Amino acid sequence: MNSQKYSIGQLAKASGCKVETVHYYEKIGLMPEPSRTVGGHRVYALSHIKRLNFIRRSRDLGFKIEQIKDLLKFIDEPDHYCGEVKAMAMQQARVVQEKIDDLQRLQLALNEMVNQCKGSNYSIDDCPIVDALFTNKS
Amino acid sequence: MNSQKYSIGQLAKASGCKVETVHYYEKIGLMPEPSRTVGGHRVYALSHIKRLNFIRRSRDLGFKIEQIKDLLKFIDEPDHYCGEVKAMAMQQARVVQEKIDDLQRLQLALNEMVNQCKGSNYSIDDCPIVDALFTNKS
DNA sequence: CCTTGAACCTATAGTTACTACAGGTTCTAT
DNA sequence: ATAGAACCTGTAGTAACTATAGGTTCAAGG
Repeated sequence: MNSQKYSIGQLAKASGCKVETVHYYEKIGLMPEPSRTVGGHRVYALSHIKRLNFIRRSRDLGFKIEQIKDLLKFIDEPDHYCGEVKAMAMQQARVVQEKIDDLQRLQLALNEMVNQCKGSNYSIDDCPIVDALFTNKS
Repeated sequence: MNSQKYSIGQLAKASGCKVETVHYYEKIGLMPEPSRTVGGHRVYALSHIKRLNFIRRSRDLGFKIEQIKDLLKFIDEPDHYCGEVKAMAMQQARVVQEKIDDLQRLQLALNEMVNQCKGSNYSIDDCPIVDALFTNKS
């Protein structure tokens, strides 16, 4: 059986985050309080590495901490079903699509401004970008 | 001439932000300290409305407060040129494009996960979404 | 003129998801 | 035994606001 032990530094490295972040996840209850050495250093097992990877991957996908708590609840508690997880993933996909749409609108506006502008050494008083920023949205 | 005066509430309403936000902008030096009534209430002129609109529009376009400070410096100080503003706008367009690219990658990953998942009442132990989240990136 | 209630004032704490210290202790390798 | 890396706790800082508390001023109606 695998009963390999890991220090917090090894755990952090394995999951690509900082030691302080692990402390933080423990404080907010995402990571459990692990056992300790006699001197007080945290000691982790492989399951902790998996759990931290789950958290980091979820964060990378844009899930918020509170959502990850929910996801972990599904996993930690018995009697939960795949459908609940799928629903959260779909909701997240919708949120991400909205962000993309927003940013694309924004990109359009920026590019329009930039294309209007001759740039170089014109006085700022004639800058169409400054103009656009000063003008009210209709 | 236009010497209309505005309260902070009118200013905020005209620019679509909250009174507290105006306080905040004043505290961090984005908005100037305006004159006051005898009783201590802030009194604004039209130029303040324009400036606050500039700030809000820039924020909407994703500029950070520090960048807006730079933009306002260009405008407030003499001897600045349109090219400086254009360069910042172009830089901002690049940053936005990167964010869009990131989110689209993320969207792809989420949709793949969701499509793999049959959902409904399957046990969470067989959920391909949970699986994907537990698996290390290659 | 007086009152009432909306709008204003200042100052401080809370939000999100960490990151960065400071000042001390433990572990590991030589 | 000792040096130095890694660890410990606790607190403060980040960005850009938002929210609250507890008090004052303003404008309108009677």
